[in-house]
This record gives sequence, structure tokens and C-alpha cells, in this order.
Amino acid sequence: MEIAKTYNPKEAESAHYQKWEAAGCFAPEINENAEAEPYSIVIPPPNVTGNLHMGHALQHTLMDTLVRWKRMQGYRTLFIVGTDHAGISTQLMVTRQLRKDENKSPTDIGRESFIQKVWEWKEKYGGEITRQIRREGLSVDWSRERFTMDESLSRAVREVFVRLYEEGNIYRGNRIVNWCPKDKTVLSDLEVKEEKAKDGKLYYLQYPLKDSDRKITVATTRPETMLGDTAVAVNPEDERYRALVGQTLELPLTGREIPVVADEYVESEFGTGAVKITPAHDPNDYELGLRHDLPQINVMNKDATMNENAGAEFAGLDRYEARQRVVEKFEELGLLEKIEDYDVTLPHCERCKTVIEPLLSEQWFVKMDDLRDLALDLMRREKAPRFFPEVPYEKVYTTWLENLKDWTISRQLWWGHQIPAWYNDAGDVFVARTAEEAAEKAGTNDLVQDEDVLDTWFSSALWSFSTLGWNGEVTETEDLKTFHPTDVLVTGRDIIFLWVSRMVMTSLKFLGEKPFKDVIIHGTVLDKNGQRMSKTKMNGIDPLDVFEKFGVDATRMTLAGSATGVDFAWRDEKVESFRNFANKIWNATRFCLMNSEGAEVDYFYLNPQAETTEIIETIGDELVDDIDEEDEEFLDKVVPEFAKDNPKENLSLADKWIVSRLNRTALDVNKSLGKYEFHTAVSLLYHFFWDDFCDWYIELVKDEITSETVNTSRDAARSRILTILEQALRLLHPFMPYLTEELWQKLPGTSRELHNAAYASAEATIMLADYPAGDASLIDERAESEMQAVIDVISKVRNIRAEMQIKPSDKPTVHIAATADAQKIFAQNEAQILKLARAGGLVLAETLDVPKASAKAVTAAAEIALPLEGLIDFEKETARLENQLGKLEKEHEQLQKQLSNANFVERAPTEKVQGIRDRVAEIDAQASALRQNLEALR
RNA sequence: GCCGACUUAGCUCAGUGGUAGAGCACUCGCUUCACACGCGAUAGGUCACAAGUUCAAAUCUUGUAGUCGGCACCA
Repeated sequence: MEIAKTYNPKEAESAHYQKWEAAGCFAPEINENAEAEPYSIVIPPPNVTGNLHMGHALQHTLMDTLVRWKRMQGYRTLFIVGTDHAGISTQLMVTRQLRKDENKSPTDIGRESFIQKVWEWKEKYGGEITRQIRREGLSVDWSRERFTMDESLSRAVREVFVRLYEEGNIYRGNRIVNWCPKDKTVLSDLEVKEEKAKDGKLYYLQYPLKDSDRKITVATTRPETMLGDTAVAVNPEDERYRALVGQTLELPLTGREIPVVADEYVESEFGTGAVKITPAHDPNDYELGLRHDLPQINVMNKDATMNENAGAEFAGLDRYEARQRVVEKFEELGLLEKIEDYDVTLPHCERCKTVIEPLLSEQWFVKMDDLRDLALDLMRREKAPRFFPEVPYEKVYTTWLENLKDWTISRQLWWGHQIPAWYNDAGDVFVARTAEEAAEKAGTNDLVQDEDVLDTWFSSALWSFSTLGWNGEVTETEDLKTFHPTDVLVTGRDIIFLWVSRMVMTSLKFLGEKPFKDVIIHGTVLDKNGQRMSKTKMNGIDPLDVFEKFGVDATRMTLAGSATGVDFAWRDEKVESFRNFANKIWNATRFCLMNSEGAEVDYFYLNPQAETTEIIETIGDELVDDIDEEDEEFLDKVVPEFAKDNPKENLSLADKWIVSRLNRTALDVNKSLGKYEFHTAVSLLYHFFWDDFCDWYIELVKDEITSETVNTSRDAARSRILTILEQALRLLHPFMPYLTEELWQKLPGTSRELHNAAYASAEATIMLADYPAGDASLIDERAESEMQAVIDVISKVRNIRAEMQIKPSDKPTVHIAATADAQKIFAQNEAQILKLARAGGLVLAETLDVPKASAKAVTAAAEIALPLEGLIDFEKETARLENQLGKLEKEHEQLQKQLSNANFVERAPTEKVQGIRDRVAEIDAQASALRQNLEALR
């Protein structure tokens, strides 16, 4: 078989996805086991018109890894995919395009044709993100793809709205809200971000008292709002102003008379201790206004220009122009006391960065008290959902819930779920699932539907169950029964409040169960300088570019290799090292395939005992009665091919060792994934494959495998390495789906036989192969420590060679002094030692008997010497030995200090103490050998 | 103001009450018949600082400094 020397990711990436999808591998129906445990994940729906960014790539990788892992284990898996209509950002995008193409605004073309345009836009560009999701290799079930504005999901939205309204948890009210003058819509508190203003100023304005020379000075950052002032407030305890409470001020520029009121809200220490009160433009003033029954004067339009209430002189001015003008006027009147620089943070629209204007406005709200209690009870009762990492997110989530305020859900947009409320001529409201229902309630068809739409997150809040078919009318589906609650939600910390908490609340409310058991909060991918990636900074890294450059699998490994929940700086070097890893896997496989004639993947090479058991199961009990399992002939009788070369009898130390390492790795990988410690799993697999399998196992069995003598033991060795490799590919598959499938398909002996039993009749693919669980009984401590002894000897000889600058072509004899048992191990592995240490011969003895001109080293199990007549540099050798000795002595000193502490010996666990004693004895032995060696050099 | 996280090798980061780890970079040597996206061998850290708990602290507690994040407030 001709295979390229370097792995080309693009070939593999173009080949397999469509095949998997066409074969139905992503859908739960592929699972033939009616009893299979379900496993489900819903994808956080990306914006329908959005593009993939690193945050998506990260969370998608984690989810897909989990789903592929569980699927291979035989779970009935469902990975739900879909997109979000993303009200504001989509509407903005289309509005911008409309301006560009036709130089028109949405109002120019009207609501209906605008919405039509958005749907067209969605059809045209909505496919981009889903194509990118395919490129990532996500094993999502496309047959169940959803969009938040699908009919059924919209039905669910209306149902939830109506029910919450009917029980009084949705209401309409006039409140101070966050108003974005640019997007011209209200925003929830979560869509507003506080940012430092560039040059904040504090203006000190004087308001004259009526019929008096006295003035009160108020400090404000927004002088233009004084046009809407309806009072000045002071603290009732404030001596300075006590006499003035109840008196009347003449509000400059307006001619209005306003009272001085006393309220605890005012802090005497701040500013002048007197606060101007603008109930229509500030939340605190609004509350205070209610307490004192003050009028609310709205002086602004929806685009933050001043309206006629501000007076003719100001009407039509932008808020900042108005501010300037007000200040000038005060100055002219001699009422501007001073202007100070002042650090002020202002609320900004998260999307367009415009400064938010607090505005009194009539909106729809969700009362959160009942819903909040449901979520908090769940946490108290079941500690659910469980957050990973638990610290700090469980507390962040809980604290937020505890302080939850009502949720503003109406938006002055056209794109979204229009609020299912209708009004008659009298302005009476009728909330209903449909226009017909509303008409019935109103007793007239002459109704107008509320113009506003719902916050995008309102529909997202239902995502875990609306995607599975719940819409109020339909409340039970096979999918809901099987897959809800879902198993785990993977998302970023920025939407714990926006999305995670709301899903919990709605799911508890409407289904009576949690939406997911666990929540993984992943970290943020930062740029290489540790800065957040952002469009404005132009420092974003496009995952698609990275796929292009290094391959999808390498990218996935990089992302999965970052610790759960921790931010990490993006470095191309990291991906590069995983690209190299992919290439390593490619080439290791290439090597095995180049030497695969006469061999195939056959899992009994891993575990002959299990094979025996399986044979017994296959042939049935009646036959077994006739067979003595201990009989050497047993296997010959049942499987002739097997009997020709019973691998059970022929396993070398290296074979036993790699089987042990493989099983240990498999066990640990499964354990790590179970705890969502992806980076641990990645590291385990990386080192098992590269260090154990490539650097040692392949090298140890290379001669055997590449032997030109055709015989059964060579073929058995070839089959063994193929089998180990195949297991490794399976372990890697959830992380590196493309590469592993590409290679797995090339391995001789791979077929649907290797599938998990749940996928017996599906077309052969590694994604349905049984995920290796690891078998603790196949962990062979003895083989591992014996192999370590061999590895230590080889490493030490290599060390001597490197330090003494021995040419690769020179092959000195290696002398080893060791116990009889250890000698036996070295003897059995003589060929490997000679090959890997580039030695000419091996001399084993109880004690070393070598000339003075020898380089020496010690390992835990052996003393090593290389006679190097003429090659050795005595000074260098002395320095080398002293260096080794120095390290041992330092360690000895530390350990001895512990042992001489009576408290330690008395109180520490005995095995700890014994462990240190053993180590000290080992160091003593090695050190004394080194001292003798040094002595011999003199 | 409240809450929280982080500070470990030159860089990016794991780790965890019991002898300090990885990848990359660096140094030295290798066209060894899978791979130079490679192989082999080194070097490199008083685990931010200080005090405390403990037989034992990089790991737990407290404090300090620096970095960053969330929430609230901001006349």
C-alpha cells in the first residue's frame, strides 16, 4: 500500500463526514439496542447568520468529544444542532444591507417586507454556520436540526408567554428601562455593559430658591436632564439643608418651580449633598419620585434628542449638544459653580456600544420570583445543575439568582417572536396563543397585535425541550421521554445568566424537570498576548484558518488540551505540536501498514484469556465439558489458525508491557472524560501514543516485525502491533475523528465486527467501534517495572554515548552487573538492548569486571559499564560521575532529614516512611557504586 | 463597594498535603531502512512575597503585592 510520507488533513476531512452523515451514524436511530442508555447534548445555538469563532470551536470540540465517546460506548446518543434567530444582530445586519443595496430603512419598506427580507437573508447566509459545524466534524443529528423561529418552537414561545401571563408572571408596566438610542430598543440589564467614560465631568449647577437670594448647588454628570427635574432631594439629617426642605426652587431655563424634598437615599457626603431629581430619566430618581409623588417629565425622544418638554430652545438637539447648551446657559446666568473632572462609568449597548439612556417606557416584563425559587430549590435540594468547574460558577449562578430582578422581555424590533398580545380600540389587552384565540377573548376581530417582539433569549430559554418537540400543545414525544433532561450543557461563562439559568427555570416550570444534569463552563480563548479576541481589536483568530493550516484534528486536540474552565492564550505553536502529533500517528500507522502482510487486527492478541472465555461461550457448554482448559491442546482443538502460533505463549516483555500501558491509559482516559478533564485525557493519549507506543514499543519489536523471514511468529507480532494501534486509534477517535477514521479504514482486519454491539449491522466505521474501557486485570505491574529496568539501561548507555561523544558507528560492549533475576530479564531482552543502545555485545554478571578505561552508570536495577579504551576522557568521566553522585547525595540529604525527624517516623503513614527508607537504601547502593567507580578512575 | 480567580522552567500552561511536570524555545549529537512535522542526550524552577497550621505545604489558612474577571453603585 502506497501511503504519503506526511499526513494531509484535507484529504481525510473531505472524505468521511458525508459518509458518516449519509449512513445515519449521527442519529440515535443507528443504535440497535433497545435497552441502550440515552445520552444527549443540545448545542448552544449560534446566531443563524453568524460565523464560527474560537469560542464555538472550543465548546463544539468538547461536546463532540463527549458525544463520540458515549456513542462508541454504546449509548443512544443525540447531539441536537440548531441556530438562533438572534433578533438584534440579525436585524441590524439586514438593515445595513438594505441601506447599502436600496438606500432604504426598514420603515421605508414596512414591517412585512422587511421580515421577508430577513428570511431571505437567513436562507442565503444561514447555511454558513452549519457548513462550518460540519467542517468541525461535529456528530450532530442534522435530521433534527432546529431554528428558534421554526413553527413548533414559536408555538412553544407563545404557549410559555400566555401561561406566564395568565398566572401573573408576565406583566406590562411603565418603568425606567435601558434604552439604546441607536438600535431604538429596550435592552435587558444583561445586555448592557458598564464602561468607563473617556472624559467624565461633574457639573455643579446652582438652583435659586424662590423669593430668596439663596441657591442650592447640585452636582450632575448629565446636565441636560435638568430640563426634566421635578425636585431637589437632600438627606433629612443634613443640617445644611434642613431648613430648606419643603421650600420651592426656581428651576433655571424652564421657569418651573420644584420642591426641595428630604429622602434617605441622598448621601450627605457625596457632591454637595443635594441631588437633582429627574424621575423620567434615572432609575433611582424614578423610585424617589414615586415616594414623593413627583411628576415625571420625559424630555427626550427615542433617538436621544430632546423633545418639546425640554423647551423650544432645546427641542431637537442631540443629548450631547443639549448638555453643552445647558452648561453655557448656566454659565451665562452665573449659575455654573464649577466643572470637575470625574471618573464615571456609563452603561453601553453591548452590541453597538452606544451610551444607554435610562428612559421611562412601557414594556413587558417577566416577574422572576417564582421562577427563581424553582432554580434555587433545585440547587439546594439536588445540587443541580452541577457546574464544572464547581468553583466559582456554582456560587456565581446562585448569587445571581438570589439577587434577580424582573426581566425586560419586549424589544422594539421586527425580527423575532412577535408578542402574542392584542389590543382593542379601547386599549384593552388580550394575550393569546393565536389571533383567533385573542379575537374570541376580545369578542371582536378588530384587534391590533403588539408591535414588539420578544428578547431572543426568551426562545433560547426553552431550547432544551422545544427542540425535542415540546410546544405546549404537544408535551410528550418519544425524544422528550428519551433525551430530556439532557446530560450536559457546554458553554461560556458569559451566558450563565442569559441562558443557563433561564433554561433551568423554564424547564423546571414547564416540564417539572431540570434541562441538564451538568454544566461545563469552558474558558475563554485569548489572543497570544492574553487579550480578549474582538472585532474592534482585529486580534481574532479564525478557526477556519487554523483548520486550513494545521487540520481540524490538530485544532480539536489543542482546544480539548486546555484545562476546563481556564482561559488560555492562543498560540499557533500549540496547534503545530498537535499537527506534528497527527503526523506521528500517521507515520506510525504507515510503518505498521508497510509491515502488515500476513497480519490483521485481532483483539485476542490483547487478551488471550478473554478470547478463551469467548470461545467457550461460542462453542457452548456441552463442548467445554469435554475440554480441559489447562490443556495445551485446548485451543488447537477449537481454532486451528490460532493454534499454529499461540500468542499467549509468545508474549514478550515488550508485548506484556504495551498491553499493560494500553489498558492503564484506557482506564485513565475514561476516568478523566467522566470528570470532564479533557486536557488530562489528551495528555494521556499523547504520551501513550508517542512515548510508549512509538518511541519504545515500535522500536522494541521493529526487528521482529520487519523480519524478512516469513513465519507465524512474525505475523503474530505484526498482528499484535496492529491490534494495539487499532485500540489506540479508537481511544483517540473522539478527539481526532478524521485522522483516526482515515487510518482505521486502512488497517487490515477492521470491520463492523469491531463495532460496539449496539451497532452490529452498521457500515464499518471507527466512530461506532467499541470504546476501549481498559481492563484492570491486564495491567501488569511486574511487566511495567521489568520494562522500566530495560529502558533505564538503554537510556543510561545512550547517555554515556552522548556525553562521551561516541560515534554512532561504534558499538561498544555493554557490561551489566545485576541480581540473577534482573540478569534474566536483560538476557531475554538482549537483542533490544543491543539494537537500541547501539551496542556490540552484552556481558551479564553479578559484579562488574571491566578495565579502568570504562564509562559507568547506575540504575535502580543495574550497574553499567562501557569499556572505552582510547575513547574515554578521564576528566570528563569523573565530572559526569560526580554530577550524578551530587544529585543522589542531595536527594539523600533531604530524605535523611525527614527520617531523622522522630515525629515524621512516628506520625506519617508507615508506607510513606517505608517508601522513603527504600529510596534511601536505593540511593545508598547507587551512590556507593558511583563512589567506587570514581575511585577506580584515580 | 461586594464576590471571585490567577501568580509554577525563557514562553504557554498542567499539577497536587508526602522526592517539582508537559509542549514549545534553548544546548549537544544524529540523513539509525515510519516520521527532520523526526530520533537520541542534556540544561533550565528558593512553585509571587510573608506569617501560620502540620511530622510534612507549591498544595490548607491569613496577610501583602501584582494581574484579571463578575456583580452592584456612581448626584
